[in-house]
Amino acid sequence: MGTPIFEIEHLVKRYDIKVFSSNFTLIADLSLRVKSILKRFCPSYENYSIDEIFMDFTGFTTEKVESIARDLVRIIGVGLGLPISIGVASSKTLAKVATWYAKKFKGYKGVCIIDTEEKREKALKKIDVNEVWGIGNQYGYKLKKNNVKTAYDFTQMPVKWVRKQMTVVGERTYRELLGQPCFELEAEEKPKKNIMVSRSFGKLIPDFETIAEALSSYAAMAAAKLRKQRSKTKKLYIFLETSPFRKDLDWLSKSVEIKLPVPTSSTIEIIKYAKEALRAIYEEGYMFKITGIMVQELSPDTSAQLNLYYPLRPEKRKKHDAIMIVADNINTRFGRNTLYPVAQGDGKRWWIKQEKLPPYWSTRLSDIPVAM
DNA sequence: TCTGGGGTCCTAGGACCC
DNA sequence: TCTGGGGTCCTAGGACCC
Repeated sequence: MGTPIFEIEHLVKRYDIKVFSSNFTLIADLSLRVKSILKRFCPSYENYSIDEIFMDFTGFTTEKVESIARDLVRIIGVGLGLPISIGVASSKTLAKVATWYAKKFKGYKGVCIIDTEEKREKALKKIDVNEVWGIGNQYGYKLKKNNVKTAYDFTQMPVKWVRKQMTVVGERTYRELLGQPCFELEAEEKPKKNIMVSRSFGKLIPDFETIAEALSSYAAMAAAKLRKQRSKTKKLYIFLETSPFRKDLDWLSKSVEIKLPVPTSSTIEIIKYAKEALRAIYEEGYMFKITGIMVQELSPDTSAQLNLYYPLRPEKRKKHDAIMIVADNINTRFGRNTLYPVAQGDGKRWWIKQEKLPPYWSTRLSDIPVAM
């Protein structure tokens, strides 16, 4: 996991491993299909990530939940050809532990249920504390140093110690493992607080113009995402970096934030400011690897704020909004980038390499499903 | 040669106010 | 010599997740 392919070329050859570039359109579409089935079986759920969902079965008997879980594994397996794992427990963190067992050991046949104290303790004793949801590298290392090896060891530490070393976040994880739910099911889809678009270039790029094309394209994507969730942005964060791996080249990492005079979701406007920001941080003489934009301080796009000193008059602002609606409609109907700003160019000089892109088997070419 | 692209939450400390 | 106390807001940095 996370290993660049060129480092394991020998293994790929030896075992005839199939290699694919990532195709998020394909993954997102399959995710939608799986979840559209799962959702029908429980009253309430939380879309947690592209390949995970929390389902609430409060009020169901264990027998009933188990029977549903086994049905789901079969239905998704036969219907979509995808293996899924289901963990059942009284807290999210314990459910994730159960899922780990369901996935790891064939004997469970995709379903693991922690419904007694005995099973809880047994499960926690045989899982490395690093596998626990909420324990990452840093805490994992700290815990190991204190002789905490398993999830069970962790639950035997004094709560005060946990609070001091791992803040309230770690304490919640601790309590969840003890069977006290601290994380609620978040059924409501909340609008994002930040939206980021960035990509590494297909090759290193020295010149401003090409980088500006790439950044313009990411800015356009960010603006489109912004409009999709019906938000406007008040602050942009732009960054530009060389490759941290190329020790033979000069390294540079720069970023800048710009406050906007008035919240906007206009592609045209966001590109304009992004390019100004890029101009401010760009330096000649470096080989750059990645650039990106994050739109911050989002607000609902209903609030029409005015700024007397802002150069863009309200009439012009309305015109922008109208253009964006038309552009979004065209791109939704005919595929991404049917209509795009000239500023982003054709991408030939900077777009990521995707030599082994699997076909868009389940969608029309480049359609973007509404997912995640 | 080649090294992912997104997000969230919490805390500490400083600025500033009364 | 003594050097308030409490509140809010902001930012940077650190931790985590997929």
